[in-house]
This record gives sequence, C-alpha cells and structure tokens, in this order.
Amino acid sequence: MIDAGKRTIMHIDVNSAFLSWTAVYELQRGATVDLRAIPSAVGGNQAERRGVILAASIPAKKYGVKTGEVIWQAKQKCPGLVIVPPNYSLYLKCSNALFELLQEYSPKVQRFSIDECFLDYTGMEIHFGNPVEVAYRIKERIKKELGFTVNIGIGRNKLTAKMASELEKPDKVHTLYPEEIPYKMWSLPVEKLVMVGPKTKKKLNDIGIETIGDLANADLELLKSRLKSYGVLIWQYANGIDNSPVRAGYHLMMKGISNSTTIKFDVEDRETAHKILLSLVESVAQRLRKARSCCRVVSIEIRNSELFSYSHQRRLHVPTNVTNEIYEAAKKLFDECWKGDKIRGLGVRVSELCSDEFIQTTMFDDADIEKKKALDAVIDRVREKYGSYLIFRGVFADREVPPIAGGVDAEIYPVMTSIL
DNA sequence: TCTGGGGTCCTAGGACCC
DNA sequence: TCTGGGGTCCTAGGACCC
Repeated sequence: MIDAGKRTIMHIDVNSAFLSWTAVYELQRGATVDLRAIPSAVGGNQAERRGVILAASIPAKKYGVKTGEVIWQAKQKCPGLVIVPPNYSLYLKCSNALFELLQEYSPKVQRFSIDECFLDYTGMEIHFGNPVEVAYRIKERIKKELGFTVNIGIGRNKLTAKMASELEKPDKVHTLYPEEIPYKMWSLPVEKLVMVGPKTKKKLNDIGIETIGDLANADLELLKSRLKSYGVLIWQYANGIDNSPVRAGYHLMMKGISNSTTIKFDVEDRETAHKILLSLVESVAQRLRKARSCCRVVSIEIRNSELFSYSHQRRLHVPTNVTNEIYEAAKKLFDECWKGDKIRGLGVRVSELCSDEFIQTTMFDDADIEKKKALDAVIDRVREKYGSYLIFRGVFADREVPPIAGGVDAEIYPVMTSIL
C-alpha cells in the first residue's frame, strides 16, 4: 500500500484544445495563417442562431470572448473574429494521440475529458526521473510531435494537479505541493476552485467567503449547515485534500446517453413535439446499440420559451435498446407532463444501462420484438455504411424536422466524466 | 432576437413495505 | 384505532464539469 501523501499526480490540459487542434490541422493542409495567432474561435452552427463559442484563441480572449458565449455577442466584442466550424473526428484523433503518448509514462492514465488527462506518476521516478523534469519533457514532446501546447500541473492528488495546471497558461508546467497551497492557491477567488460554480460562489460570498483561502479556513460546521456534504467536499478541496484514484479505463463505463436540441421555432403542438422526440430517440437508441447496451430508464426534458426546464422519467419493466420502444416511452412521458407551453427545446435521455446480452423477454412482451430488433440492426448497418441520412422514417419526409437530431456520433466522442 | 449539448452526482420528498 | 419509525425504491430538480 502506497502512502496517499506520497502520490505524484499530473494533470495534462490542452491549451484552447478545439482551436489549437483546428489550427494545427489547417497549417498541415497549407494554411498560411495560424488561427492561434489571430482573434479566432471554434463555433457551432451560426445559421441556426444557436451557435456558441466552443473555444477561443488567446488574441480573441483578450477581447473578452468566452467559451459558451453566443456567437453574435462574441462578434460584437470582437468584430474581426474568425469563426471556424468544429471537427469532432479530428479532435478525437488528437485526443487519442495525446492519450497514447502519455501512456508511455505510466500505466495509470485517466481520460478526464476530450482534452484533459490525469497521469499517476507515483513510483515512476525510477524509470523516468524527477516529475517536474519529466513534465517538461512530455510537454515539449507533445509540442514537437503533435503540434499543440499543453499545461501540466503536478500535485499529490488529482485536485491539486488540476488546480496547478490552471495556474498560468499556455505552455506551462506548475506544481502545487501541500506546502505551496497557501501562497499559490489561497489567494485565488473562490469560484476558481473545482466544484464551486455560480450558485455556490454566491452562497459562499453571502457568508463572507471570497477566496479559496477564506474557504480553507472557514468554520466547517457553518459550511455543513449551509451546504451539507457539499460544504465538506469543497472545504477539503480548498485545503488540498482529495484521495480519489486515477481511474485508468474508467471512461469505458457509461452511465447514460442523452440527446437534446434547441428548435429553430417554438413548438406548440403534440405531433411536432413527437416528431422531434423520435429524431432524438433515433440517435440515442443507435448509440445505445453501438455500446451493446440496453437501458432501464427513459427520461425526457422540455424547455419552454421562458427557458424553464422540466423533466419526466420512468423505469421500464424490461430493459431495451429498440428505437420504437424507447420512442413509445418518450412519447408517453411527454404527453403526461407537457403543460401546453411553447417548447423551445426537447431532450431524451436513457440511463441505468446494462449489457444487451442476456435481456429477458417476458411472456407479456411484444411478439414482434425480434422483428423490431432485426429492423434496427439493418438500419444501423446501412447508416454505418452509407451515412446517417440515407434512411429515415416516413414522418420526416416533409423535412420540417431533421430525421436524426443533434448530437455527435457515438464512436466519435469518448465517454467522459466530470467527477474526480 | 436572447444564452449549446453532453455528461455526472446529490438531495428531498413521496410511495410502499414491514 | 390511529399513529409510529426505518428502510428502500423511485422521481424531480439542482448543482457542477467540459
């Protein structure tokens, strides 16, 4: 058993990932301008007026352009902003290349998101040497071999490694060892701490906590009474306490699959809503089958024109991955909870996944279950081979609603988790 | 013309059983 | 007859992350 205090963890974070990866790709294809050097951003579909900034270059950030912001607002701040579309298959390739390179330095590498990894360097010193020197070597190798820059944070646990990698960007290595916490982390505003979002920031500010240091030195009982177990968690984080393991292979376990969309027009009738639900279910069910899984729970979410969201879910008697069954469930859920308000967005989610291998079909089950499964399998194969839009259901023939809504293809996106 | 889309975990409260 | 209390399952909603 290794002493938890003696662990060495690195957090590797790609600087402006989507933008950097696109820039490298464009340069390789002969572009003369490096997108990283000009005000630029990767953005969603502008034509549909729902595009947001997915990543911005450092020059764009200087104009105040932020990730998550709507494109027209970003353009107001920065009129010359160059917007390029996302290329998810490219991002996956870059992410995989990074992951493979990191695995040369430790068998324990956790893919935390498409552009972040944790690497457990504990015990690897005898092979590669001092962690800081190795971090610099890794960083330079990534730059030379893969063409993009990263920040690497080093700490005794995942939390401090992650906080370290965010200290100063880009292309930097930082350490955040226990003795460095007071002067490197405590002066930061409390919302810079992982897991302190806007709501928690406000609650903390209300009781006079402004910095991470204030939180670290706050009365634990007070935090407990205001924030329950969450208060304890963030107090521990503020003090650099975290014992979570680097989970190699953890990303293989998927908890749920969802697909949601913002509709170009407000929907006011059931039939149109049903159609959109079907288009969402098409992609969810397909991804579910690709993962060789079935779901036990189906949920839907309605977002109205006032941007208020509500949801409804139900457990199924028998787990399924059949498009039609999930659609029937989604339709029923919708009819049960829709308040008749104007619908701006809809979402479908399946959860409590299980393997599709030994699904029991009950006596009461649909007699055509095998037929439905065979149909789904054929459709999946054709879509795989010839593209998603070749086959679609008759209801979509009027082209009012796209036959398969939103989302990114299953295989394109590695499954990730936001918990440490 | 105005805030995306994909995930995770936690908690409160109701239903139901013993 | 009316009033527990604990445990578990389920659902809705909220918070966070990238």
